[in-house]
Amino acid sequence: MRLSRFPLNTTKETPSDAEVVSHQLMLRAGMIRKLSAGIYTWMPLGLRVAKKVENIVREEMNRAGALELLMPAVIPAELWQESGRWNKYGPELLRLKDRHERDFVFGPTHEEVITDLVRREIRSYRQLPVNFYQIQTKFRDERRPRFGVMRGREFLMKDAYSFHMDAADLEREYQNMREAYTRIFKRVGVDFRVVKADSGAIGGNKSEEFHVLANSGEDLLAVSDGSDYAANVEAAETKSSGKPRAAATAQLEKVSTPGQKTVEQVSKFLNVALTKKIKLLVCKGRDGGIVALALRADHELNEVKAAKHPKIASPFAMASPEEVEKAFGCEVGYLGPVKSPVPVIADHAAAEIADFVCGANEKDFHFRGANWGRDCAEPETADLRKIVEGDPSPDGKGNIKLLRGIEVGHIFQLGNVYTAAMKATVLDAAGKEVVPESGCYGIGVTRTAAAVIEQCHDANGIIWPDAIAPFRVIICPIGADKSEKVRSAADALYEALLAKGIEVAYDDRGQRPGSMFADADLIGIPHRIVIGDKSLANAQFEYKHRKAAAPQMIPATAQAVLEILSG
RNA sequence: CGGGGUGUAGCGCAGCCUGGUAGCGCACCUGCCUUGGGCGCAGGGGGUCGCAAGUUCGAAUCUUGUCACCCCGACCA
Repeated sequence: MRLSRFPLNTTKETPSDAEVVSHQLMLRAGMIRKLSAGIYTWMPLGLRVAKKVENIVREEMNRAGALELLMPAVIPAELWQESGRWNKYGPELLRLKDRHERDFVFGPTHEEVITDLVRREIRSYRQLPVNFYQIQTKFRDERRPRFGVMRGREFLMKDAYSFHMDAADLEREYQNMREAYTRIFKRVGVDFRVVKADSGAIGGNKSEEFHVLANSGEDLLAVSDGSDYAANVEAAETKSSGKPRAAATAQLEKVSTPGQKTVEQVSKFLNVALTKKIKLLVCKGRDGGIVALALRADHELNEVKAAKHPKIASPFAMASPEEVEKAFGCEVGYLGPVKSPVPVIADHAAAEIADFVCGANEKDFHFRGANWGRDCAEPETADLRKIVEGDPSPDGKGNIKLLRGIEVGHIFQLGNVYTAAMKATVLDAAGKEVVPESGCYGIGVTRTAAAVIEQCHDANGIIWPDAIAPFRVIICPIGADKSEKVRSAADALYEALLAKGIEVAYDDRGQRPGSMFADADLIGIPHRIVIGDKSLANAQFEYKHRKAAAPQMIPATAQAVLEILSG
């Protein structure tokens, strides 16, 4: 591509509304342009990258035996009403009306459509298993779109859905997809982790996420330093230590703590470590009442895990201050498990401490020396807290470290949730109707492009891995309008690389060297060939990899360039 | 959805407090010059100051409303 014919539109200045580096660099490099909140045009430069990712995904999905199809983006509401998600999905679902006032949605995901298709098309166990996928624009009306295309409302997604006669075959395909995803992200060229994920309220049984590691990631990952255990913090279990609780040594003592409401205030006021204090959080119960959750004061509640407890409302919701006052006769800040008027569920770690400090359920008073079993009932225990750095790994091997990641893929065993709800059945070998098992597998194509930038950039701009670079190599001729030698050498190299099918950018815009180099670095072309009179005099080109500190001289032949690109 | 902020040329900003000819840098166009890390000089084009109402002789500036966008939070994949 001759850059004189290609709109680069790079800028030196960073747009003021771009927060994260990938968003800033994508705007500065002219890859994307914003049309509205979370809605972007992909410029020719950016689209080349998105297409590269898309093609890697397509090749690996095909190789894994999945079949590409394309479903409608606009879906009749009836299907969503049938699955129950018309009401459940909430405002993130973009709802539309046609000219007859009929309801439609712009698909944020396609379980309904594929399940409808399968129940019409797949009649026999002989037609299973199948795995259909599509690469398509999705729309999710995020409450707060941000970070450019990393969390846009409109985005490109690969979504795949598989159907099976039994759970074992679903498990086989799930592993098949796990391997395909691993190949995909390896080929893209990023550092990533596969982590256990929350299987969510839909009731699936197994789920893992693929995360690109980056400090700007929105997700926290718990990774063991002693094994391959890795989980999204949302999903990471914590266990009881298994050791018996220390015996009570202190007497229960009510102490005045005027105005001391937060755990930090109380712990400072009474000079007691946070690890020896119990905090009580009050939330809505599944039966419509309220429930108290006891946690060690230095721990944080994991709402996702809490919502799975049979006594706790799902989705999780804190009780209102009015409900708390009514039940406890006391405001938040002085609550404790001693004489709690509502059932108490204690996190494992909270249940293991003795002689603890807690609220006295009376304004301006706390207890010292409180003990489970003596001063209050032995609580029901559960896994309620967020895992923290240094916790033992749930698999018993090593300790937990926390990393940040950007979720770019998610694989999921759905079971028969949708197939059952939408009555998709097939006949088995005995002629009996059975409900197939299904799995779904997603990759955020456009998000992946942005996530790569978060991981691969420096002060000068993007550093694309070869596999998804918009161009693999850029030719920068110096003084081409003056030197016929430079111009003809650059022309010849460009034609030679093109002939070999190399994606090459030829900077024939007549810019000064500084501008050319700055642009080449900003848009992140991995390989750069500089051609000038000085080096041509020695029959040499200058080669520099985007990551290299200094250039090197190579023979002034297309062959030499091709050797570098292949090796 | 709650809280905060910002809307002035394609981008980044000043002007607003204290009403009186709409500015700067980058980008863009023309010419000359220059050519190894975003050259220099000269000239030029481009803005109903988000929108609407109000106050005023006069509004980018003051008032009210409205819309959009951004940030923090909650929520979600």
